[in-house]
Amino acid sequence: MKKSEKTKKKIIESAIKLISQYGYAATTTAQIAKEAGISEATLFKYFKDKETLLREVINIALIQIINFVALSPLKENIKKSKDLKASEFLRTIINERLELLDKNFDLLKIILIEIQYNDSLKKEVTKVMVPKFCKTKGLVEKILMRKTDISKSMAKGITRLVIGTLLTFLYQKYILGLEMSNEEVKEEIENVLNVIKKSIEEE
Amino acid sequence: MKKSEKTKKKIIESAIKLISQYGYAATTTAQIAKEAGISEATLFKYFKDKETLLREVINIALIQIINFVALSPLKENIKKSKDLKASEFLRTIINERLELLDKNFDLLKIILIEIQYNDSLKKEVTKVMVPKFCKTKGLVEKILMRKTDISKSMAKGITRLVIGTLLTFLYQKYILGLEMSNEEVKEEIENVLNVIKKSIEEE
Amino acid sequence: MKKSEKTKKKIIESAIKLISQYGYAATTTAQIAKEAGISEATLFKYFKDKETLLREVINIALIQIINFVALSPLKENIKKSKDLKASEFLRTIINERLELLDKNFDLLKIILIEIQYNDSLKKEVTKVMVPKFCKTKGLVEKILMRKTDISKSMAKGITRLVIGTLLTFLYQKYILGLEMSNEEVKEEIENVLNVIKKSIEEE
Amino acid sequence: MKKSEKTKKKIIESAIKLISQYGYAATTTAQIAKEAGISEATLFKYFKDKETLLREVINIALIQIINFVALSPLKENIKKSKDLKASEFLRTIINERLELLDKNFDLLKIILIEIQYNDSLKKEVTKVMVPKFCKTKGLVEKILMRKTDISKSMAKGITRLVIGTLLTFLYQKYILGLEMSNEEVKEEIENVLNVIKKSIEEE
DNA sequence: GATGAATGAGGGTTCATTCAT
DNA sequence: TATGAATGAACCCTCATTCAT
Repeated sequence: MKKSEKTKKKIIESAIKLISQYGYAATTTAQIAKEAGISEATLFKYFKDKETLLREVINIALIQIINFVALSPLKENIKKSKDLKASEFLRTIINERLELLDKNFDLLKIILIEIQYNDSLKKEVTKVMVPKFCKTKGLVEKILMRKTDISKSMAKGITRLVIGTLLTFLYQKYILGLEMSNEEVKEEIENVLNVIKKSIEEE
Repeated sequence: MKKSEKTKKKIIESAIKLISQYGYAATTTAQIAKEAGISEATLFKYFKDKETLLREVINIALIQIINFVALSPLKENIKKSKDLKASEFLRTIINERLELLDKNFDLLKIILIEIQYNDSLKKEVTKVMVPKFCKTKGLVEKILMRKTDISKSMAKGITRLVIGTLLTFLYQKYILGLEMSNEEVKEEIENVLNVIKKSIEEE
Repeated sequence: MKKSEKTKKKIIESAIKLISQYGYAATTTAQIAKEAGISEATLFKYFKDKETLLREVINIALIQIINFVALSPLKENIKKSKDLKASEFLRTIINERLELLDKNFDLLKIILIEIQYNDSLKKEVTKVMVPKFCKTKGLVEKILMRKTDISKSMAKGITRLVIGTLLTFLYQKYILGLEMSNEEVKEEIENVLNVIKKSIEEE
Repeated sequence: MKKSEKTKKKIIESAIKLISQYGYAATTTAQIAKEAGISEATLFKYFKDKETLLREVINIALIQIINFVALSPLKENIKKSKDLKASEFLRTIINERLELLDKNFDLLKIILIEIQYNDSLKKEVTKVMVPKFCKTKGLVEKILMRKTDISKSMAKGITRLVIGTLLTFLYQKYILGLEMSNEEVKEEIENVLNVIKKSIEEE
């Protein structure tokens, strides 16, 4: 990697770290430059203003999240999951999604919070994320229907419940900061899966 | 109401409006004062600094949310719901909760975002909210078990699914800004309830 | 004393206390009002502005200092000192002056410092104090010459040395905050008086 | 000298000028910046806050005063004064000290006034100045005893009188603003020296 | 006569941004 | 290219002062 690319990467990493910690408005360009080990003047050579840096961060976040959180691994799942029961398929999805959220939470946090305060950002983000998200959602629904003989609306309901479950864990851990042991998380997931299993008469 | 009380109320209302719109760090005391129709000097007569104003807002938000969102109306529900089927009870809960979230979203948004950036605030908020929340959750579980003959862990799973569903709607509408028609919301809720109904063999 | 006079007195006392402690510029009208147990609005009913209050304080300080520090007790001394030796006369003067400085230091401090920053004040103060001071000085010189047979210029030298001695103690104690025990002070005074005694061949 | 050093020096000089003229509390950072020909923002790049700037000024003042006022030139005096009579030695000291006070009065004034209002500053200053001062005082006493055959306590008395004399001139000229002609000053010094000469039977 | 309530003007301080080197 | 140096604009906050009650 060229030196200038390295510097740019360093700036973005620093920005991600600090913005996710303090929020965009409360993070200063001085802090970011210091964290990146460069001068403020240099920072502005790479990004014409603070807003541009934010957008770059958001872009990277979007790419990261879309590629890694939403889609790619799902494809793997689908192949691997050919012989799985529906509930096992969902368990795999939930667990993997949780793991991915874990690894990318800084980025996700920045996106979710900063789009609140920046309408053009919000439009951009939703324009990109929502279709990807819906596509993934549709895929899960289709697989569910293939694995069971439930109706479309049931499949939609279950998918929504899975999303809700993921969101709930996200909130508990990252927003409220409530730590749960792996055991507890597992138990809660099983509770949820039990409900779903019952509903699809899997057992 | 005394004049000074009116002024204080006006300041707090303005703060809530602007902070929920722009975030605490990006909201200036000048903006708040202007919105409240007073001078900045007056604002600082009422609140010794910006941080104190935020805490007052958070306090009010906590009281509001705890009293109105979490508990009170639930009690009403329980009385009224004596003869309701489990699924009908859950539908009522979901709808009322959604309505309450709707009415109090500004405050909720401020709490959820600002505790990210202020540890002492986070501790304060979680110390107050989490127990109340768990209590409510436990209540719902108990009622569910009374109305059906499901196990404790099933009840827990269902309750969690309900919470997840609420969170998902919250996210879609307020965080992502995806407007849904009432029809769509109703349909989605029915999908979810159908899954749950199946799981408790209600029909 | 009428209530309004009492209030005025209370304000001035509070002002003296606070201004001598923090300086005029750093003392706020809010502090003074609080210390006096009244509202700021009331303070401005008694003194049209902060500067006016300072001038009143200075006036009072001048009167107090001139009457009590500079002249009055000196007259007592002179009567009482008819039969004292010159050195004993000087010792009495030094001791009494030190005591008076002790009791009035707050006021003196305000005068000495604040005239630095306010030319019209300085003119006023010097116009009043300097003549009084010179008169007292002349008086001491005359008495010295009466009690000994030294020349005018010697008398002037001795008086100046006495003033210098007082100033030195003033500085040590109040400006530099160096506490000395009574013993030490006495010893130092005796050292000084010994020099003077030698010079007038008193022994 | 580097540009940044120049700027820093300019700021400090401006601060000294203005603080000695108006006092610390009444001097604004805007004034200092303007006097230094820079923006306020630049001032705060060099000194993290107003208080820090004051301390730097005080530090410089302490160094200046200790090196140039208290000690260094005294050593020169001592060498040069080997063959001087005691009174001539004292005259030299007084005159040189007066000259040095003259050149450094701004700094001295700031120290003497501002330590009144800042306890930690007072401690710092007295901790540094007092020992140096006492050392110098002791030196003068020793020289006096070498040049004459007076007792220790006489030497102490004379030294104290010299200090008092300096203080008196300091007060008259700088605090009260009473200008004296060189003639008058000389005469007054001679008066004082005459008293001392008599006391040590120099003539 | 006293005060609760309000504020314009200004204070110290920080910020994103620029530019000469 | 990278940065040392600088800054206008804005921020949070305080102050002496006013005025209706």
